[in-house]
Amino acid sequence: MKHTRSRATGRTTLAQVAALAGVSQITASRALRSIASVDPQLAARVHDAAKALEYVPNPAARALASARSQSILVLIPALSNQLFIETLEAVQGILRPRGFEVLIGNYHYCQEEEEELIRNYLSFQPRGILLTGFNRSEAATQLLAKSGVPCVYMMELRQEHGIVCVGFSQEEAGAKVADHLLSRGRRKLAFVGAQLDARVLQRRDGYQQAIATAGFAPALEIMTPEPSSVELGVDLFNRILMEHPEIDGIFFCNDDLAFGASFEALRKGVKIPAQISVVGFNDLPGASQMVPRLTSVRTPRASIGEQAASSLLRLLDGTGQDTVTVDLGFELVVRESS
Amino acid sequence: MKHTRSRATGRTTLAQVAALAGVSQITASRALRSIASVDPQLAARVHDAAKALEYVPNPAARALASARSQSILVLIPALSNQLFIETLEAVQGILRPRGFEVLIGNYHYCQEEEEELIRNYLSFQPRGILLTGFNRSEAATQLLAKSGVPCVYMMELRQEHGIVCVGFSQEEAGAKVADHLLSRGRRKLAFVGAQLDARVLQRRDGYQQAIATAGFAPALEIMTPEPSSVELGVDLFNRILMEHPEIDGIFFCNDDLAFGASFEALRKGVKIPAQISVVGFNDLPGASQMVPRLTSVRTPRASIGEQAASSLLRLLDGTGQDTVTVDLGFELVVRESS
DNA sequence: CTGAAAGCGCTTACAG
DNA sequence: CTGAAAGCGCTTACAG
Repeated sequence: MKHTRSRATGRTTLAQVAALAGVSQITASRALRSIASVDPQLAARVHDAAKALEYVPNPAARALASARSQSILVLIPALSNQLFIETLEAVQGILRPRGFEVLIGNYHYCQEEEEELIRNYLSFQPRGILLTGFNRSEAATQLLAKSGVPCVYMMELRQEHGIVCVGFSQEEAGAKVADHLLSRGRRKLAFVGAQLDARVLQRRDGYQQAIATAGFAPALEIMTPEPSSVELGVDLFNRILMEHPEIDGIFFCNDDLAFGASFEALRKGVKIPAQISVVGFNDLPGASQMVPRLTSVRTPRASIGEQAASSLLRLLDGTGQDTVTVDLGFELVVRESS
Repeated sequence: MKHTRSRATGRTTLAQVAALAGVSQITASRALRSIASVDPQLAARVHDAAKALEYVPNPAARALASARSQSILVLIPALSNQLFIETLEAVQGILRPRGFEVLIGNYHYCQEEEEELIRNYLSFQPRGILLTGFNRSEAATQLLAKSGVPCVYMMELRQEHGIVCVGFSQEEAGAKVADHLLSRGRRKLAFVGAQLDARVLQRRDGYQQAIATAGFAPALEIMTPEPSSVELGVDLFNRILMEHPEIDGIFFCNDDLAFGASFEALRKGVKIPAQISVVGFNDLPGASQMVPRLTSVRTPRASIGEQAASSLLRLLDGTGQDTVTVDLGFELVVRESS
């Protein structure tokens, strides 16, 4: 074998497929991308050849030549919250069958990390980006805008020109919980917020406003930047019992906190809801089996993922509007704990 | 401006960086990749130029030219189990700082899907692959072997030439649980397995063997391919109460099943551990707060992710051995439920 | 509808 | 240690 400067990888290339099909490389390219202008007979020959040679396109070459990839970036604040896993799964369920590669960027509720991820992944020339909420660094926002990559925002709603978002009103959800607790005759209400991301604050705002509208005042607010967890719920519940024994209703910003409170209540002999009503948020797996069964707000995270992905797809193929607000609502699921 | 056939993207390119630094493109390339052969002075000029121009390398061009990417694929069976999330986070914690892009492939405990993911992602020419366990389709195994991409296996152990794996002995863990239940005087033992992936079966085998070795026999085995969940735990626990009231100890293959059992026991007034001992597996978040606090096996999933990623890195830079078995062990955490 | 040529932005393989 | 040339495997931009 003659020594050459060849750097070929050994993989079948488009050129080989074209040769076997007896067409030019560019016709093979068009046929495989299902571009209409190719004669059906030729296209069929190309497809046969590709199959016979087990041809797999080289995404790097494709990306380099076309200056666009087949990947879509999804930016989520955490993987540790089941909530976002379900959103992610729904997103992948829509995008993968359509041939897109889903890149997952978990920024651990950290703006700097989100910015870094955006900077990094933008170099991959993603076709689109799915983002969580609107709260990010100025630099990140600029990067996104400058890139021109289509974006869809998940979880929160914002009616603004050029914004496509899919979610529900976190404020209304918070208000609904407040109204529910008040309707149960609870008047000494506590709000317990952890992580303190934008959505928790929005829920808190809606909750506070509803209490005010009803002519009452919140009794207690515990806000901690620590991540939400069962353990934290135990601690904060104990703190309330010790320091604020008058509290008769608690709205936990996430179910896992409420789970911890429920466990501790069982241990301490505190009766839920007789003594204290407890409401969680997100209706995570297990909430309905808790003792007592937990009242919570069921959030449409899977639908949000689906619809956000679909909206992005429409943006990409030009059939979508560039300003859309999809409100998927939420549902207060009243169980035994309130 | 003269009309050209230019297809440039507008991004700064290596050529521009090289021009500004006053060196050739290839020298700029070497400098940025920290290849030693470049004169430190020139290298510094290149880095300055890159910074000044905000140069970001084009991964597609790089991948095309070098026939290798900077991405590493991680294949996990589920995202819905907190276990794998922690492994994933640990993997990313090692690989991202080293400049690798982590591609996540979730195959939903489905061999066909895993095979499809491997086929797809192989076209991206990943530098390495992190896999979960050894149980996969023949075609998937072939694809991996043919590709020549370095692989590291997580979770299970197998001493075999050419295999690098990081995990713990699932059999030993199962045996440990059996011995523990027996040491508590339990003689009517039930094993409850869900999902029925390879690791669950290995735990079951170890557990059965330990019981036999101790001179006893298992009383009941419930095996269901359904995914593990709190709800399923409730149902299966009820089934045991109804159909096998003699059972005095249960080993649930995953904590969430044990969570469900604990809730149902509280509801039914079944005393754990007085009437039935309950042991879970994985020591998931919340296990220590359960009522009663759940005895479980703490698995080193984060360390597994870390060490697997590090082993892969060593394989890539040539400093690793191609046959390694890293046993990270496990810990039986005895709490109130047994 | 089809194709020859050029080009995407890098790195490899040589040569000096 | 440095560089000119070629090439990676595709798609774009033209032209017919």
